[in-house]
Amino acid sequence: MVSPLRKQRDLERKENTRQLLLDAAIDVFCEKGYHYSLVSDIVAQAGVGQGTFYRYFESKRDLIDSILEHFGRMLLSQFDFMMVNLPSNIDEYIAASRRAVLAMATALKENRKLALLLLREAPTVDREFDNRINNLYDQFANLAAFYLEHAIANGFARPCNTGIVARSLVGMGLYHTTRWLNDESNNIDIEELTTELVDFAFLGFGPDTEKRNDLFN
Amino acid sequence: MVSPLRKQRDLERKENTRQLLLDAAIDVFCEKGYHYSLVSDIVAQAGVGQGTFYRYFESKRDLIDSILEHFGRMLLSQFDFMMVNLPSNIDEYIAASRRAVLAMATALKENRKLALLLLREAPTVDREFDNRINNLYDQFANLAAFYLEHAIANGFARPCNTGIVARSLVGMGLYHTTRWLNDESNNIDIEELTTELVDFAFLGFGPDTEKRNDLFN
Amino acid sequence: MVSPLRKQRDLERKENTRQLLLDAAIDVFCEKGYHYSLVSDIVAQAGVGQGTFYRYFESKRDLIDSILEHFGRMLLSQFDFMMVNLPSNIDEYIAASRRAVLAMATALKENRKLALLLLREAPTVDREFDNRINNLYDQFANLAAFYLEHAIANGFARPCNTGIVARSLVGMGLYHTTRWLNDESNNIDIEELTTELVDFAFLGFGPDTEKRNDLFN
Amino acid sequence: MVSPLRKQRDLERKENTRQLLLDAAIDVFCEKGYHYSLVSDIVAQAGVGQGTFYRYFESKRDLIDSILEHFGRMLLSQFDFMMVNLPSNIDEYIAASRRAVLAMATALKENRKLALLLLREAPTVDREFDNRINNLYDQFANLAAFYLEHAIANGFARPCNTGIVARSLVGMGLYHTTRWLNDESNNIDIEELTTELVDFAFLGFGPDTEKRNDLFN
DNA sequence: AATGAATGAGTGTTCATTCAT
DNA sequence: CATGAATGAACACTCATTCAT
Repeated sequence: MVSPLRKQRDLERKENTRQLLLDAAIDVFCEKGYHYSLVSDIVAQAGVGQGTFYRYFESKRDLIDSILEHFGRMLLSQFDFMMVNLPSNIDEYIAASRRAVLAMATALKENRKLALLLLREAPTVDREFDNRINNLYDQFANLAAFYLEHAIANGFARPCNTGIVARSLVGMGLYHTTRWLNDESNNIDIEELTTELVDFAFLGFGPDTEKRNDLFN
Repeated sequence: MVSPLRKQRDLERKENTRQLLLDAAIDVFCEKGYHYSLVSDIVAQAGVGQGTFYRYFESKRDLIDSILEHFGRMLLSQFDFMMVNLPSNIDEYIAASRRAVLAMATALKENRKLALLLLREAPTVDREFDNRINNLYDQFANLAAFYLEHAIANGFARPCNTGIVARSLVGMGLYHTTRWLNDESNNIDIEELTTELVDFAFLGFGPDTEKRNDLFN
Repeated sequence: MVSPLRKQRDLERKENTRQLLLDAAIDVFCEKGYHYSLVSDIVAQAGVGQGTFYRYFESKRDLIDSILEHFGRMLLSQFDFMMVNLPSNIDEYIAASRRAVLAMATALKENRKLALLLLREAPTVDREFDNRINNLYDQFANLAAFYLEHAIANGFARPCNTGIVARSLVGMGLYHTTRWLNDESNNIDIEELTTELVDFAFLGFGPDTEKRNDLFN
Repeated sequence: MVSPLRKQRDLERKENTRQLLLDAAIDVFCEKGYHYSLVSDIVAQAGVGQGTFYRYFESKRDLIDSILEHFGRMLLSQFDFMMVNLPSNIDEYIAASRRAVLAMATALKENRKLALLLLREAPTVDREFDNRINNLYDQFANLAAFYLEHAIANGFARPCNTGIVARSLVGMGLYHTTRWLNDESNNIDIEELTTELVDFAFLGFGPDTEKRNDLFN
């Protein structure tokens, strides 16, 4: 008979080794790229035996699957708060947008390697994986579109094709994220970036209101 | 020693074989992804022997290099016209923007597989390659930023951090391009997409002028 | 983590596999020649998988390196005894010479394939390898030269260019060794060969003492 | 109809191209070793097309065959003179020996690359080739043995196993030749070497006559 | 006769995965 | 449960040889 205490210990150790492998994999994948990373690299980095790997993951493919699945869910949850209280005027909308961008930025910065991995490698793992990641991006876009529709319905956003605009926001976000996370010199000021992006999203780069009035009248 | 006629024929044959391999490679890379594509797949698709491949390319890596180098230059050249006549008012600016988007769209549609290849695989080929592709995107962004600065200086664009805004445009463009080229069902109307994107870029999604006046006054 | 017993067993198994491969390689190299031997031949002969080979040796080149390095050291050690007691008269010198030749012969006969491999293939493996083998021969020559100088100094050898004479001995040795080891019919009597070689080395083939006296007086 | 003149020209050109290839092959084989030399290396060095090679030689193997066959015959002919006048006393024997060594040295120096090729690569080309080269060496040995037997019969050489002694001479010769031809710095003085070798062959390194008398009496 | 583009069988080497201990 | 030795299917790449021109 195995004591419950022993069982508990085993479970903890097991979970620990699994986490060891996950962390090692993220490091290695990010360093060398998914396709160039060897299982032997990962187990070496984790400090476990080669065979151990296969006690926790079915294959290399299964591993990156686990990694990204979990990460995707975490990222999406960053936006949960946005669904609780919808903004009732443009100022609240702007504030919520800023908050969303900064929350996302924080979550990404804390998982820099993981995020870069997702951004870079996801489309090349395989077709199914590419679909999954695109679904994730679509969920972001749907969230943005929903928000935008709410704003339009309440008169504090311009009527527009919300699907296209929402996906534009996703595209902007993805590209800036990639640049920001890749920026080793830490030259990019996230506050300034956020302000500029929100301004751009709300105002475009066309002439400002006064000028616009002049131009359009 | 050898007749000029023979030389000429050989040269033509060689160019032909090379093109055969390039076309085959684009097909195969796009179909299976760079990392899963075998040299044997490519030569089978091209209908030439395995050894022939190595008469034209040093390695698989050298091949994708040749492909993307050439394609990148071609894409960039789509914007050449924009530097000839800078717009002198906002309407010309909008027209030039539309024209640029549509020109790019045409070039991309004609090279759909190639473009998808670039978008998807470039960051995972290797570090150097990733840098090269980012340089290409930077050139696009620089072009957009230059245009934007010109517009601001002439009063038909809002003063803003042109670097950030230009990169936002690149991000939007990349993401929509990816979606559009991946869209097998041809549901996406490029005219409508262009209109919406240009509108969004110039106006943002904030309330339109009239509303804005109401809101801000 | 792992029991010392397991470690011990693994180590033994590893050493065993390595030896399996070394023996197989010597057989195959000697049979087909280094350049015509395939790694697949070697692993087939050893009865292990193709991949196993590369757990023990970096490449075919690395393998022959290991083989010859080890063998060269062993051969050289056959002469260790000669440095312990230098001969104090010509009879001791002759006796030591005989003993050296016979010791070498025994060592070579026991490693017949290995020796043939070394003699035949060493110069064609590559430049570096050729140098290494020549160094080995030089060490033999140096040993002989040292011995000869000792004998000259003590008056029981004729003053001569010891370098040249020593290298002559090496050349004789190499050639007779090659012939002897290649001689499948076992026609060569090593005792007789030794006697003749030692006689020749000490006396040359010129007329014997009596005759010589007649001739020279 | 083809004019005789044209025929003559073609023949000359053909012979010329063949020689071009032979010279190129010797260079390349000597530089890189037979097994590492590519047909493409040889034709590049010869300045002819890849296909041309196969108009003159059946294969790479056939080429080295042609090269060494011809060279072996040439070398052997260096000793023709020795069979014309057999020496009638020891001085003539010594003189003939010196002359033979120097004649051989000259022939070898003039064909340095070829000789090194033969010495190094011959045993590894294939079994048949190894036999051929050993036959050549045997012919040298037979010549020496014949000479030696003549000398013994006439009392100006010590009775001995002429086969073994003759092969010793061959071994000495091969080894010194290899060293001498490999010696890039030209440090080896062929005159001195010859003198020492002949002395050693006739006298051995044992104590000289006077000493020997003392020792043996 | 000369060429060099084309070939594909053949080789060394890799690495995800298995399994005996 | 943990290990790491063993595996062999796969793959990139080579190069002697062929053959259409």
